[in-house]
Amino acid sequence: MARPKEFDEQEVVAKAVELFQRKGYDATSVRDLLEATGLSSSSLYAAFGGKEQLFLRALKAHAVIERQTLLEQLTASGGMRSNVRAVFEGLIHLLMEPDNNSSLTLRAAVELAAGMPPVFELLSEYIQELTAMFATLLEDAAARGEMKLSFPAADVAHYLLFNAYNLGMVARVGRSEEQLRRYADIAVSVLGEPEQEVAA
Amino acid sequence: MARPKEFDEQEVVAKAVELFQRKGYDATSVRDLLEATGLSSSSLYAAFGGKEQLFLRALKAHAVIERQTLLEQLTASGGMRSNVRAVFEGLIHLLMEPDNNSSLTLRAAVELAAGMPPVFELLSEYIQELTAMFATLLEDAAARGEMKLSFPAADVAHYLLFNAYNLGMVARVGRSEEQLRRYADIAVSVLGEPEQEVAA
DNA sequence: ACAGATATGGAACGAACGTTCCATAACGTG
DNA sequence: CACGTTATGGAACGTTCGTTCCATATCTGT
Repeated sequence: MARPKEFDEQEVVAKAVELFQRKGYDATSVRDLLEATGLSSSSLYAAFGGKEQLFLRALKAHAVIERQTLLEQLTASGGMRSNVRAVFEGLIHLLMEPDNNSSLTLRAAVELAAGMPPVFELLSEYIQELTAMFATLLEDAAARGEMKLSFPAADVAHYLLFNAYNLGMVARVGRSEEQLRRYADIAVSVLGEPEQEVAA
Repeated sequence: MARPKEFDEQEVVAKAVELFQRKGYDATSVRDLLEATGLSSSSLYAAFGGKEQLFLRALKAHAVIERQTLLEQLTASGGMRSNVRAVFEGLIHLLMEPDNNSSLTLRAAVELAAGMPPVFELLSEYIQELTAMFATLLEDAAARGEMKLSFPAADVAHYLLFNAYNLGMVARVGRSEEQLRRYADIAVSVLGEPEQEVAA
């Protein structure tokens, strides 16, 4: 071993996530990244290889956090239906903050998936993984009698997942919280209306 | 008057739409535009003012076509429910073509709406307009008894519109036509199941 | 304390960016 | 046919891009 790094790779990646998320890939320059992280170009290139590779690292790191957040929200106590609602509510809350940041996943998919094969690969697998996880939870809930699915669980999971991402696009062309909530209401309604306890 | 232009502004704008749609704003260079249109830089700058202003022209032109296409599809004979399906089917067809181009509206919203105020302005008004038009048609259909809406027509219109755009994002991370169709099926189901003629 | 190895800072690189400029060409008008 | 006006082609501008390079600093292992 020799001289140790003076920075924490994970912290650098986290900063990169933030920048790429806010400004996009093209609009974020290497110099922006250097300034935000305090690194010198040589350190960045030695540690990560270049802008594109750092972006891929950032995208992966973002995916890890996003997946974990989603899993936690969907496995909270309180029933699947309200957990799904919580996911959308959490998203709306995030989107209403100043410097409204929609998911880096959305940005990467729209901006880069077509032109950067590694991004396409990464996102494809990631989405498939999230969908599978989500679908399992929906199936379990249906088996428990919490809801009756009108479509295959995998399709519903895929649908709800993309509608969650889509909330980010909705937020970009109109910044009303009520509008986002009404959008989410309709999306969630694919799970069917909650069965009411009918008094006999 | 003096020397006439050697190009058709509308054709240039159409070419610009195609480029911006395929590669995005940042990734499309002025030189790309010059090469694609055959113009010289002086002509482009004299006629349009610059890259950003040409983009705005392109976005407006795209909006005109998109709006017209949507209106035609939604006012076709055959009932509102099948017209909505036709919109999604048409979109799926477009998205499955090689050099899959999702709507420039989607790209502009995700890439630029946050950082280019005129784009935000344009898209906000445009979406509002499309939503209002769509909502009116839904209300008419509901009044005709073609469907029963579980949510306000304006919200359903807004929801379906964004789900149509979202199909473009779905297509970017997975290129299966069946998956797009299943997504569309669920989205359209917000209109309720068609009432069946029940044999007495 | 010295040798080997790795990290750092920052200048520098060539390429590409959006834009400007100007001499020249091609028109409409008197 | 000449004049005013507008369009064209393309060189050139200053800036920024992502990346490379190298001298120097800082560590570990002996």
